[in-house]
Amino acid sequence: MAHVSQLPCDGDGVCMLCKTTPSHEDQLTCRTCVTPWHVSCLSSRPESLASTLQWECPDCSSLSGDTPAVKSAVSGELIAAIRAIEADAALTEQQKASKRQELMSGKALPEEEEGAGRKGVNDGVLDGIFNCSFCMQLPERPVTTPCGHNFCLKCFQKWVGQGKRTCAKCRHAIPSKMASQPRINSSLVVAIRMAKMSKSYVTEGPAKVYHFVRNQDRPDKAFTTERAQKTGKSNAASGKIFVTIPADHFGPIPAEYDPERNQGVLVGECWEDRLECRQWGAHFPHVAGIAGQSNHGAQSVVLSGGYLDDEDHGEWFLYTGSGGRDLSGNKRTNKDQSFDQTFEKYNKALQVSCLKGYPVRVVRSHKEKRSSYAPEKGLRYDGVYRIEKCWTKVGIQGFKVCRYLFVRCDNEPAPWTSDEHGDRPRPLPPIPELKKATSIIERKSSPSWDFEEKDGCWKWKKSPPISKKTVQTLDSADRKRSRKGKKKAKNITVRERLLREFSCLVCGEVMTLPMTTPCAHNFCKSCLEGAFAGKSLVRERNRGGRTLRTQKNIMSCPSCPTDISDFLQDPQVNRELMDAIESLKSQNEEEENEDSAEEISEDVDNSDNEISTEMVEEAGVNECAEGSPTNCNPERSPKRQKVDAGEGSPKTNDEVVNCIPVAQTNGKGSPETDTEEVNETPVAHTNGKGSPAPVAKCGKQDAGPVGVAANTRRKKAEVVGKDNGSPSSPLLVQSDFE
DNA sequence: GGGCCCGCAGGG
DNA sequence: CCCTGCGGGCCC
Repeated sequence: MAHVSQLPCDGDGVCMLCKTTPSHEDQLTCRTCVTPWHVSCLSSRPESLASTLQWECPDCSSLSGDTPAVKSAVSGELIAAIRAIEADAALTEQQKASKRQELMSGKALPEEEEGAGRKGVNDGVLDGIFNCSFCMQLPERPVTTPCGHNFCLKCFQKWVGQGKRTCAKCRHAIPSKMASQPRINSSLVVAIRMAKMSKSYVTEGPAKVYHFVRNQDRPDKAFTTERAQKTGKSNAASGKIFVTIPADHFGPIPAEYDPERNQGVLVGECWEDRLECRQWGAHFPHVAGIAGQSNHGAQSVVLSGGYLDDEDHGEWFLYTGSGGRDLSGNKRTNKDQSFDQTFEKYNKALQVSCLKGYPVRVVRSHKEKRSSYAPEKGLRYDGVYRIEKCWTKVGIQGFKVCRYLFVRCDNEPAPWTSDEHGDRPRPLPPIPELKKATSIIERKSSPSWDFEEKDGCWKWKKSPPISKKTVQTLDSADRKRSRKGKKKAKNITVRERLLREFSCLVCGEVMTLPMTTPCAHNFCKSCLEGAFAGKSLVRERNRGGRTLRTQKNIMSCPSCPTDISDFLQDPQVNRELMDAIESLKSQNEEEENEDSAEEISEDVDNSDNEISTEMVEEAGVNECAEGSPTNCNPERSPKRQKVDAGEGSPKTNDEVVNCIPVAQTNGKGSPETDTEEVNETPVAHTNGKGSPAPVAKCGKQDAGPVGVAANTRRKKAEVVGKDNGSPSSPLLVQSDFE
């Protein structure tokens, strides 16, 4: 869906999104299809001159598989066809809209002549061509056979449940894999939903322009450090976090936390792997399935099929806690459970979210093979769920497991439904295993995240928990690097948070005596009063010696048309908001004190481009050229059962890491400036095995001047590319034959 | 497809 | 500082 807001310029050079004609400088031409695009309307831009010349547009890059982090479920062909319509100067806007709709309904193929299928646009959505062959309705949770026929998931399951193994429509064989593990066809879901929408999706306004601020040192993509013994992403460090939420942010990630694209993380967004998923903030840990803190709550989970007891029903699922497994022997996971799980650590965190009624972000992975709702590949954000109950039971493997009932409560429709609206509160499903459950816990108080009947949407009824973390602009190694940096990051964080979340919609300042209107807009008490100063709700007039009391006009909220006259009769300060603000403010003050204390004890010499030796020694981190990523984390070797690589150079804490992304052999993705600074020969990525890359030196240092602690060894980091370490031919595409 | 094993990242 | 962890790449 990310591509919905991505359109190029038409034949006249007019941007199809913002309808302006960009200047030559503000245009980019795709190296593959040679189509011009309006740079300001792109959600993701190339970063350097070199990458500009090699730039591939969103359509082409999604087709070739070399893509930005977010992928669209909409096929490239469809987009191309829409573009062709948009570019057709012979058509009026109305005709274009009509054509787009035909296209979406599958009636007019791109190469068909104008006029084909023009009738019947409004005869019904999609005119039956996608209908389930059983119930003859638009498929509910559609699954598609290899022969191209669509069915409702339920209808399909019923059919194969009767032992049928051929397509009900054409009698072609149904592969056994599909019979046992049908997967929802998410492209079809999107197509149906878009076609059902009355408004054409192309008219959805331009993507907002974002700023070019790069507040992070990390490269855009995951990168391997020299320490990493394995190629590709298996031992990679994460690329930069694109969203500005703190790691303990609860609930959906709205546009204001997405300076990159200004759209937030949308339901249905997909990522290649856990590292990419992390970069968009949907789920931060890159191995663990649960993100959370035992005394704070859990923010997100991943369904990856790691636990046998998991049970997925789409809108609700049963999740299994973590632990109970023997991870000795340097393992990160283990399929076998060997002791009981308890409500500690992450399991406790989930319990907190259950009791508080926090929204928990849910990501599904293709690795969950037993779920029809899992994506075909990679990971997909499916929106927020609430944990309605938790308990323990004896799991399939004979040991106790913690269990959680997740029920969806998102304002956006799930990726498998063609509904145009999000969830409505639904009754809890029957859970047979509850009969044998122990330690059943359910929420007693009202949930923090709940459905507001009046507005027909889910929202925070109680203020969300206050973040205990800073925004992910700097990771732990970065913070070590510079106390100055730390100070900046913290200050920005708390103050920004205050302003972002608790500012008055009238004065724009952090609210004093916050009030929340029934339409959920927040104002200072004084601002709200000020907005209605002189307009009393009940007006008294003196006329002819008699007092006339007349009802004033509707008093609408300063931010929306909602009538808040009733609320104004007895406006109350929002206590919870006030507490939240106070708490954040005190946090802010603490930090400011801390920082000023540090400042006093610090020497004043730290200019941004000079690295004090002291700092380098203390932190054990080297800083290199400006702009180069510097936060590879040296850290210690893990104790687990480290088999050291030996050699004369044991990897120790003293080692200094210098993360320069090295250009890929395929020439994609690396900023030109970085590659230029590396004097060493680029490391071949294709030889994944055997020969470790030579220790590269910091380019700047080789060149001379920048001060770096003398006796430190350096490491290099490489941006992880797709074909890393794969000696096999890239020409084979398997999926087409499966 | 299963087993092995690594650095990274976060919790406490 | 140590422990944990529903990854990921490669070997077999």
